[in-house]
Amino acid sequence: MEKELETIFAQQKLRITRPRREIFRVLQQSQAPLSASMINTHCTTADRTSVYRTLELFHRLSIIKSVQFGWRQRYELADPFKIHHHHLSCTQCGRLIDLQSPEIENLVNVVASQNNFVVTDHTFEIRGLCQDCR
Amino acid sequence: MEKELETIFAQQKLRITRPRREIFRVLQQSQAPLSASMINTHCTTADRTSVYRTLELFHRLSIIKSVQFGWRQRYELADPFKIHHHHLSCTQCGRLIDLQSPEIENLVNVVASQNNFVVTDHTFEIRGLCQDCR
DNA sequence: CATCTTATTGCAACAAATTTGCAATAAGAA
DNA sequence: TTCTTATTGCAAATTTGTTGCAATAAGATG
Ligand SMILES: [Mn+2]
Ligand SMILES: [Mn+2]
Ligand SMILES: [Zn+2]
Ligand SMILES: [Zn+2]
Repeated sequence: MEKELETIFAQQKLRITRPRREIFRVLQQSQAPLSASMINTHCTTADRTSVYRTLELFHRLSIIKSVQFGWRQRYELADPFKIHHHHLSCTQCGRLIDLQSPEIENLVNVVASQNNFVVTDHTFEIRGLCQDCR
Repeated sequence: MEKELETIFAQQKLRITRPRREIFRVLQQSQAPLSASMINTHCTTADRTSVYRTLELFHRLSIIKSVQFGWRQRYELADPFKIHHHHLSCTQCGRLIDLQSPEIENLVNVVASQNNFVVTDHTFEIRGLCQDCR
């Protein structure tokens, strides 16, 4: 995956720097999606400003995607860097269950082509109460 | 719908006030989801603080739901006040296409029960390029 | 309609989150 | 190693969201 990063950056004038590496690693090592400030505290070298700038860059390059986490926004690695999946999220205890569903992926394509849309990304999330909290 | 609001508020000590009415109307008249600050600027009387407080209240009462819009968070009326739907959103021109899909609704229930989840809410969004921008 | 209770508001003051300008730094090409 | 310039860190400015509290006004009551 480190190699993939290089490939993406190599093409046009983008540089693989220390902050970018660190932020990527933080995201990579995390199970759950992280907020900007969580990423910031997990970074020992990268500056707060760099976190924001890097997140925006990563998002533009589709390296990460933002997911709605409760009332706020969090980030996690996107498709090429993590197996594509969606979330069931418990609004009570915060528990996150990863979900893979061919049906959804299929539906995305069907719906998109029906609307003459070129898909670059999609989100699907179920919120509710988990087994333990119901 | 104004009547529905009353019904909800009447039950327990909640009052229908000017700011609340205004914010509800702003949301109601908007095609696309709005951010807190957009709502704020659309309100002539309601104060910024009231916007936040009302948004939280409305959310607690399931009058609105928050949707992921591009990079940030926005709000729109929820099911009883607007027909349940999802979005195809063009990352180029910002165009939003409403989508209703029985398949998705069905899938939500199937997946949830498979995971012993009680669904309270769900989101589905397709991002990409619209007909005009592709 | 006048009165009374108290939920709700606006405002000012805070606190947190995000953005911006710019000189110093360091990728990475040559 | 040298050179170009993308990127960083830092400080300052904005923007966004929160909190305490006295003033206001729903709406219940008579
Ligand atoms: Mn996940
Ligand atoms: Mn819509
Ligand atoms: Zn739970
Ligand atoms: Zn478009």
